[in-house]
Amino acid sequence: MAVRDEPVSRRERPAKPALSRRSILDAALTLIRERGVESVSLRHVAERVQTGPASLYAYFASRDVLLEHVLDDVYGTVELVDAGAGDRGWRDALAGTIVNTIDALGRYPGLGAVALGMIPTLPGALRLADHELGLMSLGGIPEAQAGLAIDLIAQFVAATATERTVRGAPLGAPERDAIRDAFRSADPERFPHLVRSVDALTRPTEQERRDFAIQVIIAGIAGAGGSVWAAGPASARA
Amino acid sequence: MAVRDEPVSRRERPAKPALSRRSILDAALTLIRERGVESVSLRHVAERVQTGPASLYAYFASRDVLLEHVLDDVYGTVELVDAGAGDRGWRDALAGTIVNTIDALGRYPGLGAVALGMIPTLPGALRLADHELGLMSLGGIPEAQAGLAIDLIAQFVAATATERTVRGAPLGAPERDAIRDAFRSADPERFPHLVRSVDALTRPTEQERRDFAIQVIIAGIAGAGGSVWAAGPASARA
DNA sequence: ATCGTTCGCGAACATTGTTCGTTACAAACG
DNA sequence: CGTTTGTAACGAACAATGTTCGCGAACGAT
Repeated sequence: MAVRDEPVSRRERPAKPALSRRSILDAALTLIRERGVESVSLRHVAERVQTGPASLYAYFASRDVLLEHVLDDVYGTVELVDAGAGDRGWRDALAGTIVNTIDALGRYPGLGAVALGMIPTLPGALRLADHELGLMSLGGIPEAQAGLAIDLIAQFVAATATERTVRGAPLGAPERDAIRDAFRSADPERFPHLVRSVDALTRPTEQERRDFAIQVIIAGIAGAGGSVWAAGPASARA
Repeated sequence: MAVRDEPVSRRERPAKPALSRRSILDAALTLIRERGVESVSLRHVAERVQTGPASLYAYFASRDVLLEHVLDDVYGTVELVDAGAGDRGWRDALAGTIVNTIDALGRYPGLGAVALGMIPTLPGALRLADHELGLMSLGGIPEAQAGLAIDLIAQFVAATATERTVRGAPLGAPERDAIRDAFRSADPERFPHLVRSVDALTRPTEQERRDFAIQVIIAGIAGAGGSVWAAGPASARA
């Protein structure tokens, strides 16, 4: 049941390269890059490292644990953007780091979904959080606020990466037209604002949406100060 | 291959109540409420409506399609909050609507994940979007900005609901302590800011995080005007 | 009463994650 | 050098999944 950290084979020169956490991670990574997370079955991974599915359990306790480590590996490769000079330096650096994280996840279709279902405690995620905390500290964001912002940013990144890669391609023109038609043909009596705003809803590109969201989040963090509601928002339900 | 909209049974009075989209949806809904989306297999749903898995394909083309309709059904039950009087009325109404949506999804563990992998075109989602557009119009938000905001809000809601319900319970005290320990025991050389902010990162409750995020988003939408970046954010990678 | 249509579904298929018990090998020991 | 021992590796099996196929049976029309 114990999971090992180092090469396991006791042969000094096994016929094939010895199994290792690293080689399994690499196999999973290329598999995801080629065919997405959904196709990462233990059998496929095992095949790539020339063994059977049962052998993987010596290195990762389950498929989920394997995916967690794959994700953290990707987090670890994200290029951190440092703050330049000037007053707004930290903002651009934060935005750049966020974009880089989204891009990194985007190269591994479906990994974003893994991130959403996981509490980040592995080094790659810590590295990202630490960098972002440093940038916000530079910008004079109060510590309590920065702590909350970290969560929001991580959630946004994971959600964006997930949305973007639900199904391989980044949403082609035909689908976009189909959606536009669905909106346009909606009942104008029931959904007046929506029908009126069909263009505003369907024209923006993926990038525009992303940049708008990043701008909103950073502006919200920097701007509105620590004034969290005294009472929670109006909620009709118990 | 055609999927029907109305009851399919040709008997006028079949021995059991006739299969229908509605009854299948209800079965799936209670199943999700009790045991989460992951346990919604076609076999379990079929069992609840006293039939076999193959029969469901007459009403929904696949499991994913079924889940899409289940999700939209839940969207349709969300209590919309109208804007009260005053200048900030629309903000509170928008916040309240968002909270209600999160709560509604929260009652169906795992449904948020479905929302993230889907482009909303069914009536329940349209109803929500239309209401939110109306509120923002009331607040004088430019149409283009409101269109982008709709996306961000939908994404945030789905991601929050997903995070909150990865694993049944809403994150108990022992897990929280484990996370705090993981942060505290991180290398202070590599992650100085993180170690310093351990409290800010681990103390806030789920509700505080949610309210902070909503405040940031609404403030960002209302505040920063239409000044989207001229050029995209600094990105180091191609 | 018979026919043809088609709804409903039992059975099967290919995959999945995971577990169990055996095999085979390298080091430790006599 | 022969025996023992711990354990990495793995083949086989299990239960569960989404989906498809094709048959039987019940219906409306004739």
